Amino acid sequence: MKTPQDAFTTYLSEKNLKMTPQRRLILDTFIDEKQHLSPEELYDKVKKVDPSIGQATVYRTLKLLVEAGIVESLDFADGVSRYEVSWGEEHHDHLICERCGKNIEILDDVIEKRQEAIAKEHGFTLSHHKMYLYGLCSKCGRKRS
Amino acid sequence: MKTPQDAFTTYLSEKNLKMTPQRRLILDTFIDEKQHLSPEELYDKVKKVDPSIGQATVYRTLKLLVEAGIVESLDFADGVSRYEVSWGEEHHDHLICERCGKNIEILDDVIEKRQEAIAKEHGFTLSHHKMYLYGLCSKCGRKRS
DNA sequence: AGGTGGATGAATATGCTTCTCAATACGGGA
DNA sequence: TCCCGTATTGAGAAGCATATTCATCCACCT
Repeated sequence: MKTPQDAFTTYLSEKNLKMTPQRRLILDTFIDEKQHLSPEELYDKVKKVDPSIGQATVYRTLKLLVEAGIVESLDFADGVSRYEVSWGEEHHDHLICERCGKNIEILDDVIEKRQEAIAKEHGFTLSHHKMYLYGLCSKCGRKRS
Repeated sequence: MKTPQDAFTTYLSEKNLKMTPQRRLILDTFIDEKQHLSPEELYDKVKKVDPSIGQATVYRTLKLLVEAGIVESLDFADGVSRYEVSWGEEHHDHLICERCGKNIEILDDVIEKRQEAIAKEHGFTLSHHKMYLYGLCSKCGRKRS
């Protein structure tokens, strides 16, 4: 399996774009974090290594990483945009606590298969999907609202 | 079944808020459209009836309608925020063509049941969920990219 | 090594959404 | 029905995240 870094380099050269120290640093930093990061969080971490880097470069690189299929954007419905490294990771969806923000990654074969079947019924070729389950976790559920 | 308008009035009075001509007009306009609307589209339509209405009022009312459970926000991943009237409507998810924007409403019992089961396994009480399937519709799939 | 088109950082712009504030109007109570 | 307190409104300004501009820089092919 190609590493995300290799995949990114390949993607860039296919598009006649260039691998640069900044792009490399941004991807490496993201991978090290293994977390859901907002563009600003990522920018902060990257800046600790190379303070000269610009916000714009982080946004531009994030966009490229999404296009390259290495990173994907998330929507936790809390108004903050987030990304996670998806390359080489098994696909998963999210179960989110609306009170405390707790976030559980889930994967369910039954659902995945039904999604494919539904798409097929409508003549669609599925490229990806997003599923978010929102509710209260056991701890928060116990407390009164 | 209460109409959305009644439900809104009830919600407002519970919260010690007031029903106003603007709020009524915004909701009525939204219901007439029976479509996925962005705040701006809704604003444009409302303005045709009452040109004196302000954008802020549309945003404020939309927020109230979501809180009241009459309208829900959608995320078609195209950078535009949209809403749809959900009161009195059966819940559904969306199958979206990434090329032409075609949007099919879907509903699948198998998936809905699995979602509940998964939440339960993790001790969660589900309040709602979002599921979006992205891909190419039959027409767009035939054409080359 | 040299040339060229892409990449960068800083500042600025953009676009959507929210806030501020003074003026207005709803709606419960007399 | 009129009053009054409080929520609401419209307009403009502010915020915030993201995108763009532009002059300079540099990665990569030959």
